[in-house]
Amino acid sequence: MFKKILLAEDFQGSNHGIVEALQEKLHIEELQEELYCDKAFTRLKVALKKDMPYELLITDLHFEADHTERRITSGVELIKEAGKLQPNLKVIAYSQENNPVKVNTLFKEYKIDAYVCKGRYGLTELLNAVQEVYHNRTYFSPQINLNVTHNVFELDDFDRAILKELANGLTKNEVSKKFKKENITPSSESTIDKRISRLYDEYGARNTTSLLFKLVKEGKI
Amino acid sequence: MFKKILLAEDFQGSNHGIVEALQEKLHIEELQEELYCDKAFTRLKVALKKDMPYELLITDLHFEADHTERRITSGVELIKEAGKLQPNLKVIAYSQENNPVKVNTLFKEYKIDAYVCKGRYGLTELLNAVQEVYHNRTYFSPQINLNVTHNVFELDDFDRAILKELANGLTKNEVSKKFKKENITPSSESTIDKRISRLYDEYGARNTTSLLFKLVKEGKI
DNA sequence: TAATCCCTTACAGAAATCTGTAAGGGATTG
DNA sequence: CAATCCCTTACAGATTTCTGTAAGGGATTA
Repeated sequence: MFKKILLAEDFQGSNHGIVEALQEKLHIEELQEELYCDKAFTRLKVALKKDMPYELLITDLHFEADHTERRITSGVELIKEAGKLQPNLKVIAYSQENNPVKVNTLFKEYKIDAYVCKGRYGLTELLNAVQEVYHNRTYFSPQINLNVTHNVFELDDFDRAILKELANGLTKNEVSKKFKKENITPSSESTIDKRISRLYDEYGARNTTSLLFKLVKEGKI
Repeated sequence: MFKKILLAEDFQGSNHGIVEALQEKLHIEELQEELYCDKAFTRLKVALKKDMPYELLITDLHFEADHTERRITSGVELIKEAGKLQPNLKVIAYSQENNPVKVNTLFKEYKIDAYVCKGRYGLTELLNAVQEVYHNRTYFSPQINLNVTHNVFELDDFDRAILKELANGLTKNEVSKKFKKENITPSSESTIDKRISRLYDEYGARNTTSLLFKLVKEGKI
């Protein structure tokens, strides 16, 4: 397994357990984390100069601006610069982006080795991706795969019915009761939960709020 | 206080405690609840015929269609019919509707006595409204009042910053941490909570999901 | 018929949300 | 100066969300 990995991850709250998971499940010995592209790039350079280069770079694509100045402002730029600096460096992009066109560009133009969508199973997928890349294979999230073929997940009537009520502020429990009263089946809270969870995967949402927001923005509801 | 009240309330999960609150706090002796406009109207008719008329009708405006057939399909129609049947009947409308134009119409055209916005303090306001109406005064929710004058609540930059992160699926705790990292003040989770809760009031939302949905639909974010 | 898959449902535990109370500090006002 | 108001923050408890496990039933397939 890789011995030396660099993680460049904009603070998103999502890096909750990335470091822990990589260390505990894959037993990575050296694993550094950087919140800024510039710092990450510096680390790569220093390590290379010391003849102890990183083997793998895992990076987010979007890094939000804050009060600190910066030269490299996005994961894509970081990947590009890193590739010039150290062509043998493996790269995994880890982001919410699920536009297949953009993801394809990353593979073809910047030669990344894996692409993992953040989302419900993002962490698990990331672990898989690391292993695949270690064995010189590429990996990308099944969401993207599906997106390439369908490009769109369709909402069915049941999905829409649930989403409508949630948008109006009902709790899932209330939605369940309402469905029972209106003879809409299925109606159990559990099934409603499952449906919504599936939509999280399909649309890369983290919770009901972000799901609704994405769907409205995409004009799906 | 009123002795005989009829409550017509589409199932919305929101009628949790209406009946209990009215009975316990205002000690209403006779308080019936109906889920359908037609049934509510029949009740009014029967009571009048028996010379034991209702004194007050509290009704929702929106009644969703389900498997049962119906003649009267909305609270507005119910109010209209009830007014023809029994002109001295007091009426309180209780709904999510917060369009001041529509609410004004209800007062002017259908002579309702009070209008209460569903929302965080909806129940408390309803109790106030009942008392005001009992003393032959009118009442309407402060939200509407403000809406009439401003017609719009404005989001400030801080509101927008929070909403943006919530829309992306961050938890409030994560938003707080992010603000701290980016030197945005205030940044405590508690203050963020308070801000969002205030927006619930202002926009008549029940939770984050419905708030975001309303705001997107209104083009505010 | 048996194995398999998928849908529905129940349930449970951890995390997050929502709401109220309260304390401290700065600004405003009498 | 003191009283007041408002903003920020901490905290706590009840409710809701989110996620995983598992059981049962119907449909499909070997």
